[in-house]
Amino acid sequence: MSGRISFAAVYETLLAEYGPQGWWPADSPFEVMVGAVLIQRTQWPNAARVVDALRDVGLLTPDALAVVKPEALHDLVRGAGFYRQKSSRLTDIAKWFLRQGGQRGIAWLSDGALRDALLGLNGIGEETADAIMLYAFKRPRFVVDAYARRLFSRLGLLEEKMPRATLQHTVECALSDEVDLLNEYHALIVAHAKARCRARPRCRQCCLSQWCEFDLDDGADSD
DNA sequence: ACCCAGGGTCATA
DNA sequence: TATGACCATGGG
Repeated sequence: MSGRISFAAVYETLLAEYGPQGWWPADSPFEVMVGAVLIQRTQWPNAARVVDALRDVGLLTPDALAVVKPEALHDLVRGAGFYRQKSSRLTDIAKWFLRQGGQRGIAWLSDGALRDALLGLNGIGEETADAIMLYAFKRPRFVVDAYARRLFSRLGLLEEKMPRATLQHTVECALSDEVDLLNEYHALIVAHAKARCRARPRCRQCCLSQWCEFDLDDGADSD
């Protein structure tokens, strides 16, 4: 892959380098929501262990989670950090899920209505809301996280601290509204960030080095 | 011992 | 609007 840089070209390059990521690893939309809250400010293996623990005790369904007290989840959630906040966030989400009439009820909501509803929940900000929209409910959203912001700014595609809505709009307009593409794009950006500093610590070995604006000899990280 | 991780909320200016 | 403090555990 080579040629002029674009959001699509970066996507194709990452896909060629890392392959399809197949996100989100979950068996149901509700499980995606649980994982999306648990992953906040931690790493996936930690969140995944908690998800497994919840499943083991039968608490990975909205019906079960909605009727337990947050305090009853503390020991189970501890491994994902911020366990007091996350425990109550999980029970809040379960109650909301049931109130909406479950997966089938939520499917009737427009993209805008769903996003507003998610943002109204405690513990769900813009990034988590978009991740849930995309990975749980298959709505076309480009998920803006710190990795995407850093990557695109280092490639000279965007300003460093552009407002997230502007960044999101720019990327979405440059691509298409295909859910599968947006799904892979966010996952690939995360995969690229994770691979950095281990296998490819320097720009000259990075799959995107042809577009990197950084001086290849100054010790900067890849991207 | 130190730093970061697939954030969000709240208080303050 | 925009910072800063705070939340907390696990792994490098």
